[in-house]
Amino acid sequence: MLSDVMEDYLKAIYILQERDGPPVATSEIAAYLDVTPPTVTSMVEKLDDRGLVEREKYKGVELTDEGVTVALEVLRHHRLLEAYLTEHLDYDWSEVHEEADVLEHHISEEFERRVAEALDDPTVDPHGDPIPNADLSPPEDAEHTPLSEHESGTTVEISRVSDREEEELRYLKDANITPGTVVRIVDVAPFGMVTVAVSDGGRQSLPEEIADSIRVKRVETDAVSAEEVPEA
Amino acid sequence: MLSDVMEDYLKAIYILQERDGPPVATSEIAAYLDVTPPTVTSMVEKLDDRGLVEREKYKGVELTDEGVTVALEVLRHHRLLEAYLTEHLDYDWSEVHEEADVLEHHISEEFERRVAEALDDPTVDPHGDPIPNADLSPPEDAEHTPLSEHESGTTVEISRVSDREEEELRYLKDANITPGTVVRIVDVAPFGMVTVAVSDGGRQSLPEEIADSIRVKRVETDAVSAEEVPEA
DNA sequence: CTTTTACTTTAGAGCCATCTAATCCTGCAC
DNA sequence: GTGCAGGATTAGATGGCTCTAAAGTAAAAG
Repeated sequence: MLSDVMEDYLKAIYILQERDGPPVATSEIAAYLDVTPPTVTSMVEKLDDRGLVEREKYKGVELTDEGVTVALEVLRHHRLLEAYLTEHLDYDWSEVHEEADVLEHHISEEFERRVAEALDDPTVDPHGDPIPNADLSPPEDAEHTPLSEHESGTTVEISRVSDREEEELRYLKDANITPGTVVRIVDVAPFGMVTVAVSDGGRQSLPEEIADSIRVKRVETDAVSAEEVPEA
Repeated sequence: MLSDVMEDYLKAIYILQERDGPPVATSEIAAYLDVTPPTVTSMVEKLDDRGLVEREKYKGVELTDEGVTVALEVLRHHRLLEAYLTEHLDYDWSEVHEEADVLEHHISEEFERRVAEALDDPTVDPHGDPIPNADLSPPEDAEHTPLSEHESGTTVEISRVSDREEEELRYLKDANITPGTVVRIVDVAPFGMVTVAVSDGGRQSLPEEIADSIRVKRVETDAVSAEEVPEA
């Protein structure tokens, strides 16, 4: 009943409203989906008519419960696919996003079920993003905070790395910045750039936009991590 | 570049032209794809403009080499998917068609490659249909002839069972009429209905349309098959 | 050879998602 | 409180795929 495109809008609005809170502005959606603002206006009108978003003219939109449900369904498809491609078809972490972005709209419920079964009902995808469960109740995001919000000297474990740009992901993977890795924040520059020391001794500087999209969990500094993450 | 819909037309034309030979009539395509004839006319005009079919007004169309290549690509996707779903995701023979019909348009070349690898480059799908190989050279169809063209008394092995209707396939599967099964033709009615005896002793009557879509290979009648396929 | 019938095509319209250009809010700066 | 800049919306057009209704063609039947 809903077109692929509508599903894309709902997913985008969900992600944006999770990141910055509602209401989500027309221009934000336009930038995220790479379309022009008038296109977004006419689309959100339609979504409003269908009861999937609550729209206030000139202000922005917010998903209704029904809209959230659709977004979570799409997100579940997306993240299950990413996990499946990685685990069973030998895809790399950094390659799965585009494939999943297309397929998420075209798999049946049956397919979803069987993929989830083959993976033994996973709870996170390869980027560390939580997979909504089958009943589509909103997942809570635990204590994962953006890397950019932490101070110099803190030791953190990477929990999620946003999955939008294949190039970026490949770079991060080479730098060993992947979910599960423990890093120490060496420096936070005035313009937001974060420099971290990885356990293999390497250092990486990440511009603010990237550091913003990496979510981490603070780690108690103890002997082990102190050894794993040397000062130099 | 080509839309899903165009791919569907090319696939349909390929299948129809393989079955009945070119040229393929507007109305045949319309029936196969369940659209109206005027829709087909405007679509084949477009395909002609793009050099994918050769069209003669009021006569019908025939695929160009380029059109054949596209059709084979889609068919390869379709049949690889059917095989993969059956082998790795525990789908049943009769369920895979619809899923593959959608996904065939949305998988990347990378995905195709990895699926083929996971299956160890199969040559036939679960219905017995040949899978075009990666270089998209036209597959030759061997000596498989429609069940409906054989005479009463002949013993044949089922090689291909067309995969269009899930209902029908489930029925045939229950009757044990699947690729690889050996059956004896007991009777051919004047209106084309074929009755066969299956190795488990059961009999099945199949209307002409169905018998037409089942391809078989003649089997030399020897002691073993005579025992497997009793007269009664 | 003409008529009829079956099929094909043309004509015209609608819906979807998108665009550009033009107009219209809203809220901050003064 | 007024003006202005940035952002949002309206207006109008396009290309893709589909439909119904009407007109045209070809080939079989007489």
